[in-house]
Amino acid sequence: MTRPLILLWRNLYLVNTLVGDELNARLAAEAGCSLVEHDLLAWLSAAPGQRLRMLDLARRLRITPGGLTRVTDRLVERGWVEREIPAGNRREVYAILSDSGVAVLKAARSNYSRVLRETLGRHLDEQELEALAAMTGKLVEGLAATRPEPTG
Amino acid sequence: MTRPLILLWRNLYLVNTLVGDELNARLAAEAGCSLVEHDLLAWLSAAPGQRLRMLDLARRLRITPGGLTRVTDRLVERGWVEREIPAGNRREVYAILSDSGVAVLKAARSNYSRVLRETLGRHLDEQELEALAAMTGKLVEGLAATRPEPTG
DNA sequence: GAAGATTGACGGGTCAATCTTC
DNA sequence: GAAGATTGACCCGTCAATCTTC
Repeated sequence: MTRPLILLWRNLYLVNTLVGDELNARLAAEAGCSLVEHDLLAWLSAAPGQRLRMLDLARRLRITPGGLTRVTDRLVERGWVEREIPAGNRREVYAILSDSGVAVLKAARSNYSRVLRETLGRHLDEQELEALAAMTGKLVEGLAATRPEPTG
Repeated sequence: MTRPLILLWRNLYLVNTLVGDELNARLAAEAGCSLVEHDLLAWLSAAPGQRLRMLDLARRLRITPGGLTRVTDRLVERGWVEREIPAGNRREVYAILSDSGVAVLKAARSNYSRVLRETLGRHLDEQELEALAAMTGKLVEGLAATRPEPTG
């Protein structure tokens, strides 16, 4: 019987869309960016030299290279990210976090955290959160191993 | 500190996309439909008379009325769903599962269940699944209460 | 010729405006 | 005039083809 699995999947799906929608809404309203855009800035911020090669960035964001080109176009246009082609290998393109990108990320981050506290944080106690993190972590490991996707 | 919340959110997000992508891929390959399309057929199948008013269906699928019109257009074109305007109230439109829709759903369902067993089912034991379902269920309840969305 | 990024065509949805029926 | 569905304009991403550089 796969009934319990279906119910579990539905719960996971609902949590994801409810929280994701809220993140998108709050980020759009308070920081002027979408969720992927926040994630992109965050990945750059965490990377050495605040820069990442396009293909690596695409894998981290779990979108296609073509998709990343578009997202990056938007962020470049707003001045939050810059492109750079290294002299050594002119096939590659690096995305680099700009100063105003740092500022936007800072504002976005506080809203991002706040939404997580108001959603995931509000309805579960310390222990439950830990257990939930542990099990979903185990699940992610298993799934990543089965369906080998690059370093996330 | 919101660090644990961020990690939890990332896990939830990853599980959702890994499983969702797999569902979409398998359904497209084996049943010729997408995940929302499967869900639409499934909701109709579960409804009394295998029919639902457009607006109610949109809420269950968590998409906008405009979006549903498009999805429905595709399914009507394939002959899996029919539209009907009730004589009593000609403002409303009902989506109705057709015979070939039933057949497609049957094929889609087996693949759907199989993917869930191969992903969620494969990496957690009975107890873990139960605990995970319980906590995500609690979370969904809490979130639904906070952000009042219609009957799902 | 293969690696890497971008582009064009498109799929799939949102949003605001519109049309019909109550 | 409000309820309900649809349409037009558009946003965001995918996919396959293309262009450049190694």
